[in-house]
Order: sequence, then C-alpha cells, then structure tokens
Amino acid sequence: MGRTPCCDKNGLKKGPWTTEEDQKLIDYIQKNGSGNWRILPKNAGLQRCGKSCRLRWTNYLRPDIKRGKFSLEEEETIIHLHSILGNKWSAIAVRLPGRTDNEIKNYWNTHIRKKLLRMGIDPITHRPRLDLLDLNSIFNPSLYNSTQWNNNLSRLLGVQSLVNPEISQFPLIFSPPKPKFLIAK
DNA sequence: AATATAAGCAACCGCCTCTTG
DNA sequence: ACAAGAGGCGGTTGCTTATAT
Repeated sequence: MGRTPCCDKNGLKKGPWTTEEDQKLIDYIQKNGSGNWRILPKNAGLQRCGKSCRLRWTNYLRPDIKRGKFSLEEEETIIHLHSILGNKWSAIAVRLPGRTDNEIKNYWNTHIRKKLLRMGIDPITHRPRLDLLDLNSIFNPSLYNSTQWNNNLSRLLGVQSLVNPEISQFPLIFSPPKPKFLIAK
C-alpha cells in the first residue's frame, strides 16, 4: 500500500550546506527542474534527504530570492498581513515577492515582534496588551477605544491601515484559537 | 584583549494535509 | 475506502556574528 519509502535516512548528511552541495543542487534543478524531491538527492549526487534539499532550494538557493534588509514598506505589509492571517508565514510570503516564509518568520520573531512588544502591543492579537493597561481603561471603554489605538499605532509606524477593522474592534472577551484537535475534519 | 551576553538566521523537527497505489 | 508516503508548514534549536562590559 501507499508509496515507496521517501529515502533511507541512514548515512544522510545533516547540518550546514557546503558550496559544493549547493552547486550540485543548483546544477541539477537548472537541468531537471525541482519536481520530485524524493529522487532528487540521489540523482543529484547528494547525501541529503529530499526534505533538506527542498528547504535549501526554497529558502536560500532559488534565483528569485531577494536578500538583505527588509524595507519599511515590506515591514508594514508583514504587520498588516499578520493582523489578518496570523502566523501563516507561507501565505504572507506569497504577498512579498522574493521573500521566503522562513525569512519572514525570522524577521517577525527577531524584529517586528519585539518592536510591537516595546510599544505595548500584543503581537498575537495586534491589540494593546491588557496587562499593561490600567483597569479604568479596560472597564471604561470611553477612555480607550480601538480606533484611537489603531490611529496612534499607525501614526507611530507610518502605516495607513495597520489592523483589519473587522478584527480590531477591541473585544473585551478574548477568544484564543481553537485547538487543532477540536476542529472537525 | 578577553569574556559574556544578545541578536540574527539557517536548518532541523514534528505535525498536518494531500496524493497515490 | 483506506493506508502510508510525500510535500508543506510553523515552531524551535543551535551555531555564528555583533555588541557590551
């Protein structure tokens, strides 16, 4: 039943890629395309599993990858898309040509996330952190509303519309994501 | 100059969905 | 319809480099 095993994991190399390995992978894909990752390592003469080859190609070797610092525009796009999509890095990457999901994820975790936290914004919900607000602001909505917050935040970051208005209505009831095992198939 | 700590990032791990036989 | 592998994705780790003391 099913298909033949992916690859014999014994003896396969792990860890950082060498320039020779990179070149083998590039040469093979330029000649044959990046279709079947299962047979690719063997045909390309690589002691790697297909998964490792795919990751190396998509995150590093692909010719259309844009390397270097993220622009302010890209950062704004990431924040905006994250407010809508959450941690769907591959979906976010689709909207940022030349950037990989891994690169965006790393940038989020090392830069943007910290930046938002410094500003008192929860990087998950894109709303003010409740533990940093005084009770008056929580129980007296007239003192504080999402539009004000969004406007202030947008002004600080130079973003036109930071948060999707549909989800930024500052609900006082926090609803965490439904665990995967509770989601019916 | 040496050491400690923080930041950045490539790559791995494990889970989930899709595809195939 | 079902089982099992392939491919894809997000989370995490651990190595390297930069900065502070």
